[in-house]
Amino acid sequence: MATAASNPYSLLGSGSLAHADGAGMQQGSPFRNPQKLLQSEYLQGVPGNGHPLGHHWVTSLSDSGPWPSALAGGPLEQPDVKPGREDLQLGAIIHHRSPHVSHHSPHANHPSAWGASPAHSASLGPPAAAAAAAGQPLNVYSQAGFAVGGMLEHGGLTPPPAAAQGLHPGLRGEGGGEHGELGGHHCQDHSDEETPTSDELEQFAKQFKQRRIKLGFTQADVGLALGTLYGNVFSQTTICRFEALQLSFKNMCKLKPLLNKWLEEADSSTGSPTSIDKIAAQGRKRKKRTSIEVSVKGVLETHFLKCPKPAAQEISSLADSLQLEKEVVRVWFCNRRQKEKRMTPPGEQPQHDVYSHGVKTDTACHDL
DNA sequence: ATGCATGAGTC
DNA sequence: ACTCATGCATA
Repeated sequence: MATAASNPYSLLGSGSLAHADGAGMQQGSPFRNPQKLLQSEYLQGVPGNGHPLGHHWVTSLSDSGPWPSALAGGPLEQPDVKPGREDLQLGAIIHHRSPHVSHHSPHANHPSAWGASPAHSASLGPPAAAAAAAGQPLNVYSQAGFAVGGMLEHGGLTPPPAAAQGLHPGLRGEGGGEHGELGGHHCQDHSDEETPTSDELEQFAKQFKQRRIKLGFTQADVGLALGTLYGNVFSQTTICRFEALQLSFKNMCKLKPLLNKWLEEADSSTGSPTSIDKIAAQGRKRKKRTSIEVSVKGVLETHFLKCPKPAAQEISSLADSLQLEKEVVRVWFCNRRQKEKRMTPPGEQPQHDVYSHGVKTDTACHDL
């Protein structure tokens, strides 16, 4: 019990144990048997160096429209065992020699573009679920016709020895059909970075993964390639989440163009030997990942169902009773909420509607 | 593939 | 202090 609760940045931590998920939200690993984690120090090997990351492109998207709660967050099952295919994982910070960001979206950001009420999160009373739950959040029929005028002279791709040229279907976005815009926007501008429908994104993601694999690239490869190509590095995690549609709608829309370009680059450049120069400099004392025990997770989950947005004091008491840091509990709730907003893979939807309590959840729920 | 974490931007 | 985008570390 109790991981490094007292010392977040300590060099030594008590051996945590019994970490088995499956509280009702995730169980991706078939081998979720309790096994202790060794808490070794996580020195990144960086002496007196702690410069923050210097890469973060400007995100102009100010949309704040999450996915309808109706189809957000939930237990997804993927009992596949695939423990073997990850090697290049170095927290390297690449410095793109291109000081300019390749972001040129004039607008393309409209809240409630897909049939959701502008009310974001649970700040407001009327949850978006009510309106969105009606059906598919079909919106503008963006034709998603994204094509690069030309390819770059250099390819940041480094095709592994398994690169194969697969035929490209060429289809990617098909019209969503109708568009239900409640806000009365005029976002039917079909240019490059449009607001695709959820269906389009879903298909694109699927196709992307398919081709990526066919070309012999890993998710990590793509992430790095995006960095060297356009100056925006992404981790395997992000690529993975994109393919699995586990990002927010807005985020998906933002990444799609990039990945689309990469796809074209990848399959057009049969083998462009490009040097991927990147400096491996990492200096960030990241807190060791806290393993929350199943039992504790169960408690948190229960609380979450009752009150997704507990007050600070409530978090404190909860953290106290669970013998966890307040920060850990706070973060847990944040992540839990965020999970609810993700695009849930088609198939299963959670039944519990946390936002349908018909009341504001921002205020304290109750007991302390 | 996903849990816990960080940080920028907001409210 | 929350949301949101993103990723390290881990199962």
